[in-house]
Amino acid sequence: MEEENLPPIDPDFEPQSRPRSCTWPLPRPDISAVKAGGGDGSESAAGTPPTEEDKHELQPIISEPEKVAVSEGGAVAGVGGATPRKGSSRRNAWGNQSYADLISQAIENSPEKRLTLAQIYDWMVKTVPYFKDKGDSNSSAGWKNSIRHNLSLHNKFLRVHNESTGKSSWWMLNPEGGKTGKAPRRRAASMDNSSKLLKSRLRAKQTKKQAGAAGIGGSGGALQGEGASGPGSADSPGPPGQFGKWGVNSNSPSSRGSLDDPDMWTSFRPRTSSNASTLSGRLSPIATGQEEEDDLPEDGLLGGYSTGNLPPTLMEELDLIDGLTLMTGSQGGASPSTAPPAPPQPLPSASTLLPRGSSFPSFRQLQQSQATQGSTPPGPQSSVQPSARSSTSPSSFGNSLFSPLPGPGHSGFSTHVPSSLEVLLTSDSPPPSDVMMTQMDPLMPSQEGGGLLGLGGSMSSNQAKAGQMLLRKGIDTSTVGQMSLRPQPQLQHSQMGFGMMHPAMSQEPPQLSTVKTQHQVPGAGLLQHGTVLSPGGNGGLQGLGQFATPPFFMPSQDRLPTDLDIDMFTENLDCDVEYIINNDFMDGDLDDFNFDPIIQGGQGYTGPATTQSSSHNWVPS
DNA sequence: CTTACTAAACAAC
DNA sequence: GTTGTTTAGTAAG
Repeated sequence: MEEENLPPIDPDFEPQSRPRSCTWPLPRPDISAVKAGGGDGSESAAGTPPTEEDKHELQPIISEPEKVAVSEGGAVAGVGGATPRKGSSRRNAWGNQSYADLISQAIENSPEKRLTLAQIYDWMVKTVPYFKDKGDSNSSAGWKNSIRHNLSLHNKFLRVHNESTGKSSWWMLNPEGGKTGKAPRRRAASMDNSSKLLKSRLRAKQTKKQAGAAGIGGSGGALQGEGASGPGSADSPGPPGQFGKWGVNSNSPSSRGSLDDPDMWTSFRPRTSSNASTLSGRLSPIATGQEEEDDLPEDGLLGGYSTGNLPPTLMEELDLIDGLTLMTGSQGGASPSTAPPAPPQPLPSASTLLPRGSSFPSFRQLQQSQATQGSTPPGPQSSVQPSARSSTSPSSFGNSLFSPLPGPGHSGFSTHVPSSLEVLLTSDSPPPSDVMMTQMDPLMPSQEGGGLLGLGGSMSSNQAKAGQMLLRKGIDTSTVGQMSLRPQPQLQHSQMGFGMMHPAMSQEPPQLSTVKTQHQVPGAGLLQHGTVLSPGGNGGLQGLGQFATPPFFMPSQDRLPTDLDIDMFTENLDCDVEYIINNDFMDGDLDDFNFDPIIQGGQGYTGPATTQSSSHNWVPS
């Protein structure tokens, strides 16, 4: 039974007879030999399970929608897709697939689309002939090490904290993660030599001081009780998630950064700390915008806000999330029904837009962030996530579409897409499909603004600012009302915007909260996660998004951790605001502000808002 | 140069 | 001992 999946593995799959444990690398040359040789079917030995081969490689379980999203990722699994292999010969003893491919398949095939390390091992053993024997004992060491290594190394794999028991984390596919052929590799060593050394040394030293942190209370995790039917699965905890975690206190020294909670992050990747400098560190919302961290000295830019506060924590936060399980696969994707808007496009978004480097690294961070957040919300069900991934894909969209800003997508836009889905799904609530979709959409749009901003955050900030301004100033309420259905929300929204703006910040939280709330949006229903990806949706979405957005925030807003951050930012905002006021408003450009679109949306869903038009105007100059 | 596999050191649990 | 992360060496394309 378990085998459920068919292993998409190559037909060749048979284990090659290799001498011992052989995990060692086959000499690639073999390939040719092998192949050339004629296939050598040499391997005779193995019992090859021929059957599977027939099946497609991957189309297995999932229906389609998902695939889209994942597909690429999936493709990964798919094998061919990911890496261009010649196809013919087998690169490894087990076939052409790389470890990463195998892992991807394993995950994809799992019902939940997530597996624990042990489950992955299991899958390998069960599914891949080559590993059959190696399941236990020493022989396993090598390949298992490789599996672990791959999981950690590739961006395409996300690690989600598994609360249930002491289990190990869930590993999921990053929807966009591996994406296009490119590599999903996390940047590893780019550091300078010197730094490396230091690092290593530091590492050794790093003691972890964390407080015990231990308790993670939440349970949020797995939504699906099912758990993986698979092998080990029993883990899924029954209880839906309730998280209750954000404890919030802070002990840590960090300055106000809201994020600091040591506890929160603690458990997660302490080690990274040293790394902080490298990738993770960057997470900080702040800087991110540029992602580039490498070069940039953070200080300069950030100086203001600083970094000081936001330590690497974000990343850690992510981990916390755990709750995110995602079901994306089946469900999310599933409802293609309406999908119209969302064209199936592969959107290269990220890849295209971004320079590779940035994307991934950031991605990871994002992931984590997202994870973390999941747990946060004490709220009713809001599973809010404050996350940081905001800049994600949507942003990219924005760019592409509007391309107002010069700013590149630096922010890490990676792809939170999945996450959002996940989130939605995750939220224990029975997810009304509609809702989900809706959410997604909205996000996009909203983000678009925000995300884009990578640069200065100008856009979104502006909007937000504008909103605030208006409110503060008492500008016509009516106006305001229009802008967003509810003024207050608007405010928040605006604030959020700020927060979000930062690169790191993500909108997710809002989304989540949103979920249930409102969504009457007509069109919205249509959108799906796909939307996120697809640009096509945008237009419509935006409109929706905008108006939708505000409301979303309402519910959740209260206490997102993010909020704290917001405060921080706020100050900055103020400045800007005024600036803006002086400039823009004074000029009379008010119109320019996006409000227009918003208004439309707000008022009626009447039309598809054409948001686009307005959007750029106010762009910062 | 990039991608991938392996080995291994470390850290945290 | 397991799980995760990271570094390093090596090999192939």
